[in-house]
Amino acid sequence: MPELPEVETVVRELRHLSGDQFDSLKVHWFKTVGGEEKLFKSKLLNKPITRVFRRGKYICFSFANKVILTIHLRMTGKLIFSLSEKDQKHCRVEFGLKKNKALYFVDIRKFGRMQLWEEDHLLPDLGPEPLEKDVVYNALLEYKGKKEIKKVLLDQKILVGVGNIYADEALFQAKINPNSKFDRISKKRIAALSDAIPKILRASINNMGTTLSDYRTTKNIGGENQNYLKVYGQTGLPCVVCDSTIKRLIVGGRSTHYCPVCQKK
DNA sequence: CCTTAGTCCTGCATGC
DNA sequence: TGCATGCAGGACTAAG
Repeated sequence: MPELPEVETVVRELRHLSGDQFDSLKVHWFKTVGGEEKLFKSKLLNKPITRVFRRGKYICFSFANKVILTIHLRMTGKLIFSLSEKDQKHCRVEFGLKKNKALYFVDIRKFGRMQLWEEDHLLPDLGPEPLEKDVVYNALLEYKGKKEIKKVLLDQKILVGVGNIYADEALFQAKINPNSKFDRISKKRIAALSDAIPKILRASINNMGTTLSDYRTTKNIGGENQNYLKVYGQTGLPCVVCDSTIKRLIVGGRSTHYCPVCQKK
């Protein structure tokens, strides 16, 4: 499932579209564009793309008319420049480009969403970016609730970009039990977590993201970071630190992986 | 204000 | 083999 490192990888591969423009738009699944096909066409077609960037887990295209298109890949979405026969079946939206090959949005589970925004009101409810240790630390200290730490990390209003995989990996690195209530965790541990999050995300960006099933870059290839996961999806395997067996539990309805010895409450 | 449950979706793994 | 069931989950909405 695409989280910050996966979206960042995709965005880096899309930056060259800056200066180009969409000259056609075909919508094959209306919900992907919130049923707004006509509006999308009127706002986007033949408008120069000025910038491609990322905000949290959203891919953002800025246009010369001050409109921003956001694309959220959710679980199985991908953006690719050529369609295999198998992908064709799941193609939800296609963008014709004036200077480049067409861009296809392929999404098996149809959870992915595109939205239009005015430049000055983009994604107002998102928390800060988590790539700097100090920013993460301050964002976490600002949270005054008592939820389980795993839920806090998944809350995009507190901090953006962290999803199920990197939440588990960061909590392992910081030796924090995913079920620990936020207000019961020491400042020292929160500092360790603030250190772990940017490091883990940056390492994954360097590995082109984590491919467990569906995530692909625009070249339709997987990332490599799945080879470096220490707890996510490692249930039943030995902990790389203490050799205990990695366990799985549910926190906030999400599958959660941890070492019961390294991450005691 | 809070937390929890339900919703959207399809492919794949599992069990009988 | 075939069919039914359940699970995966990010963000949003509704209910309590």
